Amino acid sequence: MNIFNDFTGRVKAAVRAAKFDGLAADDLDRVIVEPPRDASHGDLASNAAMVLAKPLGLKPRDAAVRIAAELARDPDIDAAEIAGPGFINLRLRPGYWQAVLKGIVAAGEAYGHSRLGKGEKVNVEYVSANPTGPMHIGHCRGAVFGDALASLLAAAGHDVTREYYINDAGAQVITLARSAYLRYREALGEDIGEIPEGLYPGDYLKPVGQALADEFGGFLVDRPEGEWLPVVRDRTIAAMMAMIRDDLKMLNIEHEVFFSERSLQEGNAGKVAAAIEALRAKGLIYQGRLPPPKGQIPDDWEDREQTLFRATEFGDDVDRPLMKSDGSYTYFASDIAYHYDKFRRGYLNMIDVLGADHGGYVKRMKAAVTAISGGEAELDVKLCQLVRLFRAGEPVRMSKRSGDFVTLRELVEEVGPDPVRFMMVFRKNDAPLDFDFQKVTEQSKDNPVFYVQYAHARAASVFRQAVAEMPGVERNVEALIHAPLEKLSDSGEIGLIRRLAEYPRIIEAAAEAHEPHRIAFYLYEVASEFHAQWNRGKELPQLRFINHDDSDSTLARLALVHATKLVLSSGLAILGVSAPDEMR
RNA sequence: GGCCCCGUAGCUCAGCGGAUAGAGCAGUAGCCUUCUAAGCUAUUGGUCGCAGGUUCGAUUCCUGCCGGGGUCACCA
Repeated sequence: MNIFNDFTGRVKAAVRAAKFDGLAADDLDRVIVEPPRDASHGDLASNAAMVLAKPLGLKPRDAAVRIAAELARDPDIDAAEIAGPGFINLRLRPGYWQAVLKGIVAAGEAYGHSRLGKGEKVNVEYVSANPTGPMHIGHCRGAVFGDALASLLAAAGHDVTREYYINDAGAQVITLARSAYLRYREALGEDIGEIPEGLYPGDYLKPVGQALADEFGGFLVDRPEGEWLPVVRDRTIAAMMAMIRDDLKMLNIEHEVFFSERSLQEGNAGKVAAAIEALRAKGLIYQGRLPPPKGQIPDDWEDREQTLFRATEFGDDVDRPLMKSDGSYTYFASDIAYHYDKFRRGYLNMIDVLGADHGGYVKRMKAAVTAISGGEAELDVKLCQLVRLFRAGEPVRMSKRSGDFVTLRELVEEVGPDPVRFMMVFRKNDAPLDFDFQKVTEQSKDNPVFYVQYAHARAASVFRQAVAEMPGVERNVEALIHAPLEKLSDSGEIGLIRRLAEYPRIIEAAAEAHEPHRIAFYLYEVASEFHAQWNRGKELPQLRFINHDDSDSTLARLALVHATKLVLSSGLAILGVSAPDEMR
């Protein structure tokens, strides 16, 4: 029920009915109907005449006259006015917005959800933190962003899979195993002294060491590394992943698929080799030398022949190596195989959520996806910028010493999941974000999380109030649908309905752009208008939602409050933020 | 040096092909001191980094500069 799409269709029909000469089918593609910039322009605005003027060889206003004449025949349209450079501004019949409100109440929780995605499969890969320690603040934004994006796409009618890529194959994971092995010996009573440079010093490995001691006793102590390492590694990775999942659960984030990098290389699968062979068959693999990077040549640069992927054929800046000098695969090679696997699982739409420090990686990954799918699959990489922590305006200093940064767990335990989730997405993903521990828990207008949640709570409160004060009034959904909505005539009330009417459009636009922050900003606007209307009742008691002398008005306004509450809770659900009925 | 992202009101940021560029904070001026639950209303403030280009029309798209950040074989 996207009225803007609805009227876009009507405008296009009007254009056809006007029987212009020389109109091509795709000329109509750019025709849209939008909310007007200014309420004085009417209810809806279309760019049709301006867009069509060129192909038709007419002046915009001349084309507009003919289109407007056709539109005027629509019974929902009271007037089609031409303004500015050729806008067609539509004024809708009285009662139209009230009918929209009725539609929202009738649609209930499904309101705003769209079939735009046509059930197509989308894979959203996010978090994918290395399994070497607890989640920290750096992971948090991508985690929340990815999760909200996944929900958003689902609301827009996609078949979404939430996926986590476990980087369990490289040198880091060996370092992790050695670190855990030390803790194991420590658990057995050995004095291990300082954790050596290069190993992970964090205390979080102590329980892992203890668990290993419990399981193996002293059995692993005098064995050669080649024997204990695979065992310790697997146990430790499992423990780290369990910890990470617990951390994520605090933010209500749960992935459906955990995909192991190592599974691509090990055993008889050989998926990395297979992916490389698939590229080789397309003539995209060769042995060659790479020029050293300009500007700054690494100290240990060695000019050697290596196995390269022709990424430059797909827009990358240089061809990319797939094998390290020790003969093992590069991370990129594994990642190609991973995305090949996604493609073979039927995902033609893939989204990777990464930190901004991976910006240099996107061209090659997009190139790889294009190459490996023969151009069938599309990858979008969303980069999340840094989060800067503050406390009451003062930057929170984070020591460089490893293991001493703010963990996700500490963050959520202090402020709760809702502020974290809301604030992480209350900014465009590629803009840096300031997060203030104190501000986000304030119960004031200055705190957007509170402001939006409070609007929902206030809506719930109005209903509680109605029960208490006017026990005679039926307030169930059926009664609200049939409420005498013509009682809603105040400009603030109609304005709020118009705002609510935008919700389906916001979802579709945000989903198409892969930008969940638009939902957060929209909810802020809804909350703002709702609060404003509530406040107007202070000055003008006749505008109060609950009016003892007028059960018709009250019921109509309860329908509006109900619809507002629906939109707020729906949008908050997409963001993964709770919609409380009271704030105490 | 190459590549990517960002330069919009004093501050933090929306807007990303359309009509006089928006919001919050701060500032200013009132109101409220009580009720519908953590104030309310109004208002000041902008060559949309600079210069070209595409377009009927550019903050929005393209190119080049300037400024800030990130990144730059064999780490993940």
